[in-house]
Amino acid sequence: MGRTSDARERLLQAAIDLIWTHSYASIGVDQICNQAGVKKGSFYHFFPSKTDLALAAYDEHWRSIQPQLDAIFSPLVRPLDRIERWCDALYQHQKALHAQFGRVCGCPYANVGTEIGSQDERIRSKISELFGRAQQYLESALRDLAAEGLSSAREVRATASAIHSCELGLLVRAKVANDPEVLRELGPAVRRLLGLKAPSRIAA
Amino acid sequence: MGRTSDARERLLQAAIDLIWTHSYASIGVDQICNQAGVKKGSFYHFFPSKTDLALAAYDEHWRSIQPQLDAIFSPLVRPLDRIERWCDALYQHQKALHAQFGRVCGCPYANVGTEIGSQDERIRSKISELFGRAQQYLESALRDLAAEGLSSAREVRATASAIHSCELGLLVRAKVANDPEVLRELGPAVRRLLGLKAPSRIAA
DNA sequence: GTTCAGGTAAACCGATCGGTCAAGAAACGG
DNA sequence: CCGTTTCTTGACCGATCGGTTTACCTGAAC
Repeated sequence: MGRTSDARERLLQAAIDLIWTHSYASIGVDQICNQAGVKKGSFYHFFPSKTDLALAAYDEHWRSIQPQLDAIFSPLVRPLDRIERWCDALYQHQKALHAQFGRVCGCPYANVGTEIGSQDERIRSKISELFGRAQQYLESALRDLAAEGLSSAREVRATASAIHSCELGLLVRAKVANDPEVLRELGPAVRRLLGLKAPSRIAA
Repeated sequence: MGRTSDARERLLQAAIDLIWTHSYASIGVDQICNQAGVKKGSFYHFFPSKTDLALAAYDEHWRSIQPQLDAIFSPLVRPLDRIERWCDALYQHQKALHAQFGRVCGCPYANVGTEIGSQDERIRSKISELFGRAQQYLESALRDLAAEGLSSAREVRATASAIHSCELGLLVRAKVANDPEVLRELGPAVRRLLGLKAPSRIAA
């Protein structure tokens, strides 16, 4: 019954875009409404608060990238290649964002997590949840890698943790340097963490 | 001539404390003034803008921690021990902050860098500069490590970069998880990055 | 074709934002 | 002691913040 609308989806998309390219606190509800072509009254019809919009937006963002992660980490791909492709996709993605917006955007989860994680428990918890999901892809690949004898099975979690940390740190550094090329360090760093001292020396 | 005051120093300290434990945008000039016991008019007597306060505050913060870094990275200490002590100091420091404020605060530079690095070029540049300084400590230790034959001299910069990235990423994860124990992963991760597969297995 | 939930529009709210201003108080150099 | 400079004070500014309210419109279901 009643009419239908895609205003909710437009608000979610506008929120992701604006918060990612700027920051949570610097983007007002009015700006999100403008970008989405929605009036404030409608905003608060769909979301009880800005926080609730953000929570929904991050769920939506994860939903939108999950298929890409599933493809990259497909069990049909050799585990080491999964990780290499993931490193490359991260770099390409941030490079594209840099070309589009003139600045490195970094990790949308980490950005908002560090910004308001100490002030909004619900958002902190949501980001923590998404971090956990991301790490599962790495753990799965590492277990398959261990099955190939290329990695120690005992330290799968620790290794995935280290790789994830390295990724997040590089995204921070790339953003602060405003240079996506920083992210090319991820591949070599991951290989070191895996104990693979001999990467493709030709391309070095 | 004229009267003297330590209001400037109090403002810098209040700014560091409040922004570190909350965020840049969520802390207003009024709050900083209150915490420092300074009236707004005085604030703008000392600083032309909130941005300028932040820039001065980060210089002041670096100035305050530099002696500790100099001590940790003393050339009199064996290079590997410098890095181990640095890892431990990081953990202890964040643990103390967590005990004091009930939350992991993370890296003050990275926090503000990711928050407003895309919006304020001067602050982004300042954080980038401080990151560079921090990395110099690591590079110096790695060069001394190479002189001991424990590390490859060719990849000093890349290794220091990777270690720094890992540190920043762990600080993000610790903040998002609100758990300082995450930072205990730094030591093992650094050892892997250095190619030292055999840490103290007893304490594992 | 009417009904009515679902959605929109625009005015409005108190609070707070970063920043300004002008007048006065304090303390240093002379 | 005076004059100058430095610092303090508190009122004030327009803009924007997240959020509310109310009346009105629209369209799918019966």
